[in-house]
Amino acid sequence: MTEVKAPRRRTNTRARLLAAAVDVFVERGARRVTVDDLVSAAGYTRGAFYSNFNTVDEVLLEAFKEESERLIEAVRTALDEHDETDSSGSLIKAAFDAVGPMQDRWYVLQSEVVLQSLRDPDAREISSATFTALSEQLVELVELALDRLDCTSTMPTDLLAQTMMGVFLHSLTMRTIRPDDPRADRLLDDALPQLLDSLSVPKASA
Amino acid sequence: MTEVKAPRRRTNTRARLLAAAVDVFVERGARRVTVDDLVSAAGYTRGAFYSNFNTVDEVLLEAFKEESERLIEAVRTALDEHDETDSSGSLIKAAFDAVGPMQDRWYVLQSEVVLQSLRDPDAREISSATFTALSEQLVELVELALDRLDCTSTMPTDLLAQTMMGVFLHSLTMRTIRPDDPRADRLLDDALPQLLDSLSVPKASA
DNA sequence: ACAGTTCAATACATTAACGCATTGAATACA
DNA sequence: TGTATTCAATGCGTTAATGTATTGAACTGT
Repeated sequence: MTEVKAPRRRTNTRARLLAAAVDVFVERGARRVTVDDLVSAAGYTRGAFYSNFNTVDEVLLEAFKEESERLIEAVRTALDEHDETDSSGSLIKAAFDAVGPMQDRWYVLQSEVVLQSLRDPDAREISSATFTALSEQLVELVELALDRLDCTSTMPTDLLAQTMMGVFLHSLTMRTIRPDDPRADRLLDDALPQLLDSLSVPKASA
Repeated sequence: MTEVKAPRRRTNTRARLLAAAVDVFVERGARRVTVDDLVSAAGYTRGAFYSNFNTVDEVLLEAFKEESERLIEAVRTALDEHDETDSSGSLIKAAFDAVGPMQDRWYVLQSEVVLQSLRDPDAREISSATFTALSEQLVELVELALDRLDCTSTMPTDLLAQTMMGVFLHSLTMRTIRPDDPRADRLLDDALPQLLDSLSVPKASA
């Protein structure tokens, strides 16, 4: 059987198309992205596209999924490599710094996908899964920080994670519409750690 | 001078077009909304559109602006008519209930406009102004609630308002991608009031 | 080397959406 | 009532984007 070993050129093409797609979606805003935009950004022609994908939306979802996995992985790595001497505040800061420049790109894709989720069940599933995974990371982050403070949360941790997620996302929103407003950063640097402190109480150990 | 008195049919047409536009944008997702979609939803033809607007984006911005004003006005009204006997928690709940069914429609438009803000300065200005206005309402809401609890915030109130805004928006996001997940509501009903309580301390009155 | 297969390039037909230029009806004003 | 004006309806040409069918080149295994 001349068979499913490994597609020879397809893999690279898909990857290159997807990599370029992220940039295109971010730059042009997923609205108004055409097949031509995608392939010419990646150095291909329309043929390459249609032998790898069916629709532009499909590419958006795939690109977002991969970008999300990268993001989640980055957070996870930051968690695993955390410095024991960090305070809870700087731990959080370190986690967000690790995400660093991915934030904005991811945010744009995320926004687009959420909008698609209104009508497309596939999109809903992907965005839902991504949020779940990110929230789980946040829960770990929070629990790690609380543990270090010898505290417990006064709120179910999943709810706390969602709360922090909301603040995080809103910070990204503010950065989008007002790149110079310092409150976007203050939200991450000040509000988020304080929030964590305030929603926890000293652990009643034994 | 037969002059600029009052355009005779234009005003109504514009209004009808805008009103219908909100629905169209929400239903179809502002992506993929065409001129034909807009006019046929309002019961007009292409001609009506081009004698009132130039581009679809223009309509989106205008529609969002008006919807935002309605939303802000609703929150303001809820604040003014607050029942004195309400606790801080139910005050917040009442405020959000007043916004009620507008939430979801507004959220969709808002998301689209934020995305446009990445490239279009006009859009940025509108979304920025809307967020500012909403935050101001939130500040008032928060201060009202704190006052009633005889507390002061442990965080600058503008930052607190942004924080709550983030949680609010994230709740809407969750409702979008997971309409059945109860956490969306718990975020509003539980997390938000508790957040407010935790970020405040008894007022050291005299 | 050869035969078979995979996949991107190309060309083409089709559709969709745009925007303008013209037209005619309704309105304001005198 | 008559005249001028405003604005939506209509029709048309143009552009842009789609999706498919065909072609040819690069790779695989024997």
